[in-house]
Amino acid sequence: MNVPPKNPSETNREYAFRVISENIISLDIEPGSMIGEQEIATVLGLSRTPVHEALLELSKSKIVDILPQKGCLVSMIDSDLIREARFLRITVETALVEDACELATEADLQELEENLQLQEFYLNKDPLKLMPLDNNFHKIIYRICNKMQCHYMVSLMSMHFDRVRNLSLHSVKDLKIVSDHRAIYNAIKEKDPVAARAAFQKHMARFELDWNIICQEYKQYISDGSK
Amino acid sequence: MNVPPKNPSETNREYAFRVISENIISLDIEPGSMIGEQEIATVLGLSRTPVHEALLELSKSKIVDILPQKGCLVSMIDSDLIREARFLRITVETALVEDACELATEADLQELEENLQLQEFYLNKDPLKLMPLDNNFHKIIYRICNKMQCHYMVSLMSMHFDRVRNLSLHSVKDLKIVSDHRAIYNAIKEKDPVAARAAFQKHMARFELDWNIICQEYKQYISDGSK
DNA sequence: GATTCCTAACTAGTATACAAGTTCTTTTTC
DNA sequence: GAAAAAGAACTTGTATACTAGTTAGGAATC
Repeated sequence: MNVPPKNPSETNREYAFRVISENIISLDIEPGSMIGEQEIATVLGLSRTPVHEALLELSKSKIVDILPQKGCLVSMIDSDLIREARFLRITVETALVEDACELATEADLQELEENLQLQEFYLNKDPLKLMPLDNNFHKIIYRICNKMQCHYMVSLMSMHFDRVRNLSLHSVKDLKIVSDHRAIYNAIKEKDPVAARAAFQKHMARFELDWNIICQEYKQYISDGSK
Repeated sequence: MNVPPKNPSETNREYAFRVISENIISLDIEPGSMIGEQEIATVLGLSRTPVHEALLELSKSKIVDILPQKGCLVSMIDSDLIREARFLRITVETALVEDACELATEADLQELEENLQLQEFYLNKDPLKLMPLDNNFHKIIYRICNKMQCHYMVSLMSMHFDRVRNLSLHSVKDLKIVSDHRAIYNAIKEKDPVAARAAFQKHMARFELDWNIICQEYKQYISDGSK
């Protein structure tokens, strides 16, 4: 388990939530493994209370499953939950990119452009930096549409999805993702909701291609009835 | 504050969450009022711990705002959050009713039909029973589409929306809501996604009509910049 | 009288202690 | 030796105690 330092501005509970989340998404904590509150509390140098509260929040998105008096099970990769997370993101964000065509100000477009510049910069240099930039690109679109609470809800569920994104191979795919973002940006800039919708759906469809490969490769992490 | 008995199958935390939620949605706890953990714990006959955890979960949907070392503020009715909740419901459930046309089995249709019978039965007898039936009608559609996790996320945000639904007057409106549900059901039964989509959007549009009236009537509960 | 400062009474965040349930090992029993 | 019973060693749920920060009121000061 990877333990970054505590940010002084965050509470112990927020710190515990952040560290556990990151380790689950990065697969440093293996799907299907059991984690104990005491064990994590000791590693983080905290008492059980903030760790308990962090796990409680994580259990709401079913990324962990608290088994009373037994322990806390980190969920296996579950195709049904990934399907739900993907459905939610596609449905919500498709509507958002359309709205963004109307709502985006010059400053908003500049923020997106700046994010895209960084994506293109890191594309060949340090692809690991792409995922946070990708996440932020989508987050900016929520902010443009004043839907930050929706963003929080969608993010929570997206953890299932993010964990698999980490398994996908980089290289060619990264190139396409960045150019997808560029296409979405152009459509918003041109205030063309039809093009924005099309570009976004093309973007999200890329994931489907990888799913079968990932299923083969990492089947020890994938729960039962996933095809 | 209205305190129903504790269901033996629920934990103290779940009990606290249920009671606080219900009292906020029913407006028995007034928007804008402060509530203390100790105060609620005493009323419910619990310690602060489960109440604290319940409030923590409620704060995630911004229905309460925890002010550290000060207290817990029950949020004012906030038009921005209602707009988000409505956006999320409309966006997600519009997609769902389309999918339901394909996915609904005979047993599913029967469950919807049964719910509709009850709605029509209580329409003139006991309109207060309509809201749980309404909620359940929508929940069944999530279940048909295997999107229960989405349902949980949408429900959490819908609390903002539900609190206002409680303010809307009954009578004529109830009649229309029940017939809307019937129309959605018929479209799903006929496997007609276009009709389902149209019926659902007409259904959700009814709310807009009430908003201005409610704003006038209950402005003491409504936060700042709501028009 | 108005202002400043200090103290006492609040609050939520967190640590610790205990209760209750699960699991696995050991001991007893046949 | 096999099976059943007992108990020790875990787990999370919850109560309690303490910490630290906020607020309000009264005393001291000008």
